[in-house]
Amino acid sequence: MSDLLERLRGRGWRMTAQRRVVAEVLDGEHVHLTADEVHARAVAKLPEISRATVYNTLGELVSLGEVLEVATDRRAKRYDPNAHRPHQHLVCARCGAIRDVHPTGNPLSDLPDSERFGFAVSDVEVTYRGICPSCAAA
Amino acid sequence: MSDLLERLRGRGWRMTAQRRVVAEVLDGEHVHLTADEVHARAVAKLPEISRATVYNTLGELVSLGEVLEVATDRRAKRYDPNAHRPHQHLVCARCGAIRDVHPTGNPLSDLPDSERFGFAVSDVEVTYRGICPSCAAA
DNA sequence: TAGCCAAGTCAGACATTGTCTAAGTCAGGT
DNA sequence: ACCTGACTTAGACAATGTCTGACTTGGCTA
Repeated sequence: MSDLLERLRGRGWRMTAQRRVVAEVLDGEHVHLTADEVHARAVAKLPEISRATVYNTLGELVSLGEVLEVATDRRAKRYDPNAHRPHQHLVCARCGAIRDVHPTGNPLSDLPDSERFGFAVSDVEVTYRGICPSCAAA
Repeated sequence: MSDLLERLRGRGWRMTAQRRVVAEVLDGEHVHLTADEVHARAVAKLPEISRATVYNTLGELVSLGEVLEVATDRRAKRYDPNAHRPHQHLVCARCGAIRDVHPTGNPLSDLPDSERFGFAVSDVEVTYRGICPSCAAA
């Protein structure tokens, strides 16, 4: 995903060492990191990067639609680099592990007009919860 | 819902003024209050009630299954007294208004086995997002 | 290549939401 | 009425995120 860096440059992003590092962290592991985890990994590559910059950069990536915010629990937001293919999340109720999943059908069509109360409904988030195999084994 | 007080007594709850007030607040308005809003309304009826007690009591009501926690944004949790009829939520992306909705179909059946990764999936939360009529008008 | 300056970064204070602690209070059984 | 453990309290603490105001720098211009 050095594509990502290209796209950002194309959108007029000023390229700095800090932004490159944050983008690389997200690119490097296709997991769902919290802001603090992103910060920790970024510090490993660029020790003087600050928390504020990581938050700012993540916020910008979200605004640009390059990264998704995921809030599967009430703890820290997580950042999902898989922003270009619609998907939902499956979360382990015990350990918090998160998987991207692709349900069949369109959940939007399950909400009849009579249940929309005049809202212009544009989006739906689905979070499946259960116990993951390793927690079930333990 | 003085039913609620009955049910709680039946479950061996020690009945205190504080718990009664919290239960009354939730009963009184079928909206989705945050813990702080519950606290504010509780203080109006019982000035010396503490924040900790409100949090404790809400937590107990949730454990007992009498109230649901709703996390439609990354701000404060909200508490939904409508715990006895399964439903999902429709949220205004602009003002945060929340409505209970009842989609057709069962979203659980939209997740094929091949997308369950060995999880024992037991629950699903759906949050619809859109613009409510009054925000659309403004 | 040098100089400029708005965009970007920084450390750390602050805000919000929620949890914990230790001491005091009270509901309800005897 | 009295006891006792459950309940409540004020406030400290914790986790996450936002803001501020001074400093730094990417990349344009010449």
